Amino acid sequence: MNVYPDISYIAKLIAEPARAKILDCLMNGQALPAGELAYIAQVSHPTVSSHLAKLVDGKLLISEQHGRHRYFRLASQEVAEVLEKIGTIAPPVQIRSLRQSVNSGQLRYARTCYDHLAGELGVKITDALLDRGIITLTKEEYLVTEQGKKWFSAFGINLEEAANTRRIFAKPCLDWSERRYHISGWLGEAIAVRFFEQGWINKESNNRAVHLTEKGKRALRDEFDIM
Amino acid sequence: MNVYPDISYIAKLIAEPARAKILDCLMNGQALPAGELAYIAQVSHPTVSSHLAKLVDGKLLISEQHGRHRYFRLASQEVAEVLEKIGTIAPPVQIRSLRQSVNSGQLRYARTCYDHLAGELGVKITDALLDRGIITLTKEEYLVTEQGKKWFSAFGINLEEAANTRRIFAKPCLDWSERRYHISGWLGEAIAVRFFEQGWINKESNNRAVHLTEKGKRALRDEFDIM
DNA sequence: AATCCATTTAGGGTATCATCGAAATATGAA
DNA sequence: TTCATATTTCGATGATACCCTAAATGGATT
Repeated sequence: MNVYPDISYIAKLIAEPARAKILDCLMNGQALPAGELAYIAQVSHPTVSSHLAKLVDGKLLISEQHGRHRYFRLASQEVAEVLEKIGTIAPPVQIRSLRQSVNSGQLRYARTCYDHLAGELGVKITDALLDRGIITLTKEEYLVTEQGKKWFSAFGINLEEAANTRRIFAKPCLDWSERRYHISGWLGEAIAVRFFEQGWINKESNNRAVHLTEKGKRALRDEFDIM
Repeated sequence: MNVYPDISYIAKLIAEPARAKILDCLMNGQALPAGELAYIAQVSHPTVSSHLAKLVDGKLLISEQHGRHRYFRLASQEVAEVLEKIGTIAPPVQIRSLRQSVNSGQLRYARTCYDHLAGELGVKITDALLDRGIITLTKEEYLVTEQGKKWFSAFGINLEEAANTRRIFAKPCLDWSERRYHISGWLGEAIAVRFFEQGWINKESNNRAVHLTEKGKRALRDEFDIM
């Protein structure tokens, strides 16, 4: 493995606006068929097909055939992290409509990053868990404390299931809007799933924004002291 | 600030091979004049001038006029971090010569990332400092322990000078080869400077590789238990 | 003022690649 | 088998932007 990485190859894949739109809308970890991605990226089917082939070839996306549909998703959490990281130095995109402006505010407050929560909400939850000694940060990973194990059990997350996956348990992930770390990995996903299950948050399709429900607001205040 | 980042704009700047070469050779934090960058990127002066203008416009580089020379450097540590992060998912570049292969091995072992040490050496130093309780990792930053203050003083780093800068003290930075965190920020730079001063490491120009000297090998073994 | 050197501007050639319509393939449904 | 739907391949077109040479600018030196 005595080689160094070809950064411009990856950058070129992300540089094309239609491909960037595709990657962006898959950042929440969902899988979408080619036709839908063509609609989202505002290009024809042949064009999107060519873009998707390049993204798969470059290992940014993976695809699954389901019947006559072919579903595309991000190849890994790492890809999502790279896109978020580039966002930390990217200039703001031109805002053309009120809808875009509202959406951007929502994105900053809460969004999915691959399969876990990012934005202000993601960071606040992470901080709350750290402050209460439920998790701690070591070299590369968040660990659950003894006290934390009880807490997660009460919260409805069975930590033993993590052993059945090869996935990283819980590591810090940086996002562009807060420039702070939040929990990703198996635990990050488990927390997000639990939030959805309890009806504290819900999400729109074709959009990374996550909405906090009234029930969610109360729960955050009562259980996490997050206002 | 209700806006989201235009990722493809930044990606496009990095995507062009000549620009990628320019960015890469400035990753060690040095400033180089346009003429030298033209030579490194293997393009004519007018071409490099156009590339540099785009990079400055996109806030990836900043320039300083010195006489009739104009020196270019990375705009910030954050830019270097983004480039490193992209490297974590980029495919290996085609290796054409033995020299490239040797260089790539050296890069993996030790290199500068903006102004601090990265690669295996950077990670090992960070691990050693953590293991000995000289530093600890909190939410977003490394902190020096009480015991650590004495250690750094003996090592020749005056931590009080950090207060005079607006720079972040010490935060984790990820590199592509190890996929592990190492120390960046003010402390990361101070450590690297001290290593150079003591003749433990030295560097080549036009290249991010850092060489460990015989003296350095001994020092690492004796002072850090790093073999 | 005259000259030298580093860099930038101007202009034109060229290659790459995103784009789309039309046709082909592939899968599922009737 | 036939039809409908999803996606890809093919071929042609056009725009973008990278590249260079030649000329211009601007600072330093004599």
